[in-house]
Amino acid sequence: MLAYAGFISQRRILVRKVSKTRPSRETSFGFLIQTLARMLDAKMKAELKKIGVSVKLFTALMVLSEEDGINQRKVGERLNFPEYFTSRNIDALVEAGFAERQPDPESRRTYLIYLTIFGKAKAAQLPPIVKRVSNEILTNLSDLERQQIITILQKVTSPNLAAEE
Amino acid sequence: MLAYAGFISQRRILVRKVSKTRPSRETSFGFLIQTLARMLDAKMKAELKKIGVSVKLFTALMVLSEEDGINQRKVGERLNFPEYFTSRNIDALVEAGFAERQPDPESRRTYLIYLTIFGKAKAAQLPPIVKRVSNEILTNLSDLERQQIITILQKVTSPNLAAEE
DNA sequence: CTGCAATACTTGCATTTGTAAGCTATGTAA
DNA sequence: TTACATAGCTTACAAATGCAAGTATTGCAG
Repeated sequence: MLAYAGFISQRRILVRKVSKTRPSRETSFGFLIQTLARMLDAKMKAELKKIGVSVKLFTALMVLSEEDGINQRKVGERLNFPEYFTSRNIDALVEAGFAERQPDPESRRTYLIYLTIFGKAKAAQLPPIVKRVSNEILTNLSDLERQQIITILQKVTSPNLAAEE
Repeated sequence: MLAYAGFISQRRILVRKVSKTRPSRETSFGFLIQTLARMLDAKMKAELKKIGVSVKLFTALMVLSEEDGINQRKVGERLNFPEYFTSRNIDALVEAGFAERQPDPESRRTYLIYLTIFGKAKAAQLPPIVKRVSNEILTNLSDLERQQIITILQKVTSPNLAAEE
């Protein structure tokens, strides 16, 4: 996942003092995104820990709660995961008792992934957490700004989708 | 760094087909940020490779090009790196011949980090790359939208700084 | 000046990651 | 029907990462 995501949980947290002359990195789009990504990751990690779910499993759990019984490749597609990563992700999901691999009646080389009862119960707990963390992060933004950032991010991450509106 | 950053360079790139029913993750702030972070990381990786710099070294190189001769802890502070990460980062920077550790006249337990001539030359090549990648990513946005996203991201990542304006 | 905490930085070790190569199954073109 | 590419998934191995514990230096209270 994001590199250096552990920066929140380290023994000594390093806090930057506010300076008047802003270094270029603070106005750099890339730096801002990376910083934000790590903030999010750290917060999610902390919240998910409370219900015994790792960030690693979280995204796959979300996908499966929306589309149960799809094959592994599709799970990876939804999340832009490389194949090897999805493979290990599902392994972990199965090992945690959240999901099961069922043989695909259509093809002997694919498995269909189904959430277990336990997995579904966990998945049901996720949306409130996502909402809570988002709100925390976005706390200083107005409603308009929240709309703006979502729209803009959609445009940037999938131009064709955004154009459809 | 960001997890799964390698998704661009894998053998078979998995492209999601556009669907009409948008799953919740596509409107999720967290998912959008993570996706964007990985896009950025992959693009930077590719561009930096051309001049023989890794993403890992890139950020530290940027910091040092703005503030030469600071100690290791400060480099880490600027980038929100954990200490162990900064330590190994500077190691790599030194090993690559980009920087040198000089004894701090004020304290025997700190080193001051200086870019070498070679390091400075590399650092000088970075800003155009940053600009190019940013522009590529933001290509579908209007000038207004670009301003908006930067402002909003600053507000989110450092609320106190943003409030100063 | 002594002891104890904090600072600055490093490192051993277990886990996680990325890459490339692998395996089996399916599709397809001759 | 056989060969050869592709799809779906896995895995060995090397490198990178994160945590906890380490060293050495400095500051500071008594």
